[in-house]
Amino acid sequence: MSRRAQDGRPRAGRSTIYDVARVAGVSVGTVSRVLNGHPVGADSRKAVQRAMAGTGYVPNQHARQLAGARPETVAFLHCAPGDRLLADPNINTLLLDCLRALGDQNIMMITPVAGGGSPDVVSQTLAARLADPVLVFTAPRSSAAITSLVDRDIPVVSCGIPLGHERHVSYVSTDDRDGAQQIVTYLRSRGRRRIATVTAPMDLPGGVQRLAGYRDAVATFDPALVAHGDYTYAGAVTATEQLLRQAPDLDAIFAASDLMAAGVLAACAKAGRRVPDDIAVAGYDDAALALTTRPQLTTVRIPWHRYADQLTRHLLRRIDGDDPSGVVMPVELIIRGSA
Amino acid sequence: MSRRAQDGRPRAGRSTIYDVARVAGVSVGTVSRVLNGHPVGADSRKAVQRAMAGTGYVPNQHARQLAGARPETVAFLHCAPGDRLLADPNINTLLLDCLRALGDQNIMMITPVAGGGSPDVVSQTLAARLADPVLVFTAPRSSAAITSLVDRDIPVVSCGIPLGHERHVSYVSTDDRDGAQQIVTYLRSRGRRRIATVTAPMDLPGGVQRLAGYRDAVATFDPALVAHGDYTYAGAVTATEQLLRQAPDLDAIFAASDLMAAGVLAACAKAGRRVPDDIAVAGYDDAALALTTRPQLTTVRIPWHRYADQLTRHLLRRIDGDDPSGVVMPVELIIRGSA
DNA sequence: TTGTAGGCGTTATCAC
DNA sequence: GTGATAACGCCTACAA
Repeated sequence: MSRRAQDGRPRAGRSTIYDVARVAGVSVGTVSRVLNGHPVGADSRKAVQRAMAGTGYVPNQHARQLAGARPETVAFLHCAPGDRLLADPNINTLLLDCLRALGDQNIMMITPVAGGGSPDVVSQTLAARLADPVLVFTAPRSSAAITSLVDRDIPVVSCGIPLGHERHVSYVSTDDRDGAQQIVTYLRSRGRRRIATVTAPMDLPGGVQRLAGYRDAVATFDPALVAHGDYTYAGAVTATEQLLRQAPDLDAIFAASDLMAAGVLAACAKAGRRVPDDIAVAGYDDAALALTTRPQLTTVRIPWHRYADQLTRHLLRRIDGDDPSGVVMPVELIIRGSA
Repeated sequence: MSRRAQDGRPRAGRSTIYDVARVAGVSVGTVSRVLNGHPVGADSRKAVQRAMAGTGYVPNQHARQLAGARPETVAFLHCAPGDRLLADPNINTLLLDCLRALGDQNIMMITPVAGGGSPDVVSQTLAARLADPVLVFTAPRSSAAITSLVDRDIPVVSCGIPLGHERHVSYVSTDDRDGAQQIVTYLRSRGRRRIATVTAPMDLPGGVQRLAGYRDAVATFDPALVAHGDYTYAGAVTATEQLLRQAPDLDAIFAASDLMAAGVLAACAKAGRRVPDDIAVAGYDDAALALTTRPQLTTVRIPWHRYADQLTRHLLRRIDGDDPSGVVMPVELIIRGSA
């Protein structure tokens, strides 16, 4: 009932492959072939193309998908509350790179527009509707969202290691542990002895792994030198104040992100500590703002372009039915003025 | 080829309605009925539900859609560059209201994630993939995006009158012309005689209609009293400066949006003109910031909740195959300190 | 190279 | 109420 017949006048659109075949004087098979770039006689091809233009033919995606065609859309799921992450120019670059690469394959990206519901609700809904692969950002440990996708056999590719789902979802990541270790080791090589850290949220991979690298590198682990951040500037300020209170003698702070490092810088300034003289400060990501702080941030560079490349590669693989796989890329120490 | 068979172990998911029917010991018809809430015997229903849970059945959207089921997703297309609009709390409310209402109907909203491509490219792509209705925001005059959707027989519902497409797309709007007329008439009633205006972009409905209302209400039309804004704060500041230069004797400024009115306020302050004593200032929208400016803005209130209600109503109608239709809602003058 | 026919997973229309 | 069975629009062997 829901599809009301159109009144009299001949409407455009809504023509099928059969219509095209008829006006082109060929079989549907041939039409399908030109549609998919399969070998077809030059004349038939031209006839079909003319017919398609004439009838205003637009392929029905649902039918294609049903018939087993390659998915043409990947869903993007951003688990972080708000769109904090998307404000980061680096992540933006990452996303744009992916978009471009996928576009070349004629694949588009969509995202659920989140309403009042929790991200999990959204993803459940998502899972129920699209059988396409899902690209996930900022997936927290054992995310219910991912579980529901995996349970439904929907291929998931995660940006960063999906804690608790390593076996079932593809991922591309960087060697956070090594990066943190490198930077803390560097701080030690510069004579710093009381090195503190402002962590990322501990339910995110950046939280656990960068802290692990920190522990690897420090001589002895002092809980008073650890404060938990939440990837925000304000959170880092608070964390730093706490650190300064707990361990007034600290001589270095490693923040698990550049944005947080900026917060650390601000807090140090407010506390009257000079950077890097009194306190060395290091960040992570080599985000754009690493260059705009005073002093500029010593940090760990993530290879964003390669990252995007790997992401699309994995996405495409999952589309082609491959099993989940992960890759961890090496990372590079960038030394600037802050440490 | 693209669907590689899964290895040995029994996988969950991907079970069909046939599987469910088999384990439930009923026909697919019955399964479909419980799926869609059609009348079914209590015992069969229970058996089916048990079977669905057991097999981890998830309906295939593509198949449903192909078979003519009601679409379960509407696409959201925001034509404005950047996400300027979404920063507006009112618009956000609008969107959330829609989301909630659609959610009640079990309909989700998705949006293409825009890459480097122009909005038109995005919408073309969109048009080629989804046959679902599209909700459009900020559609400029004769938008190519809308044309391509309409040409493909994809139902479009516009937020605001879609200039150049009035006959082919549904829309809900408010009586901008009347609102502008009301507010300018009010300004005149307060003794203002040289009333200027900062318009919205002239390719958007708010641009042409609010200016039309202004012209309706002023005694004589003086081009020197008109400056074009672009819905931004900064643009309004510039426009106001221009106005002040062109017509130093003006005694009132009607801005086509509250955000722009805030810019007008700032420019007036900078120019040393007192509001409302020297210059009366009026806005439009009754946005949240209308209450935070000094003085608070006299403005035109748009009934956001009713707006959202109408929007979903029209969306639902189009889903049910109804022809395009539009509605224009009345608007209310809100008098505060600025004029 | 091209046509034919079967199948993809649901919904809806029939009879029963 | 329930079970067959045609669509729905496309893809892809298979045959010619």
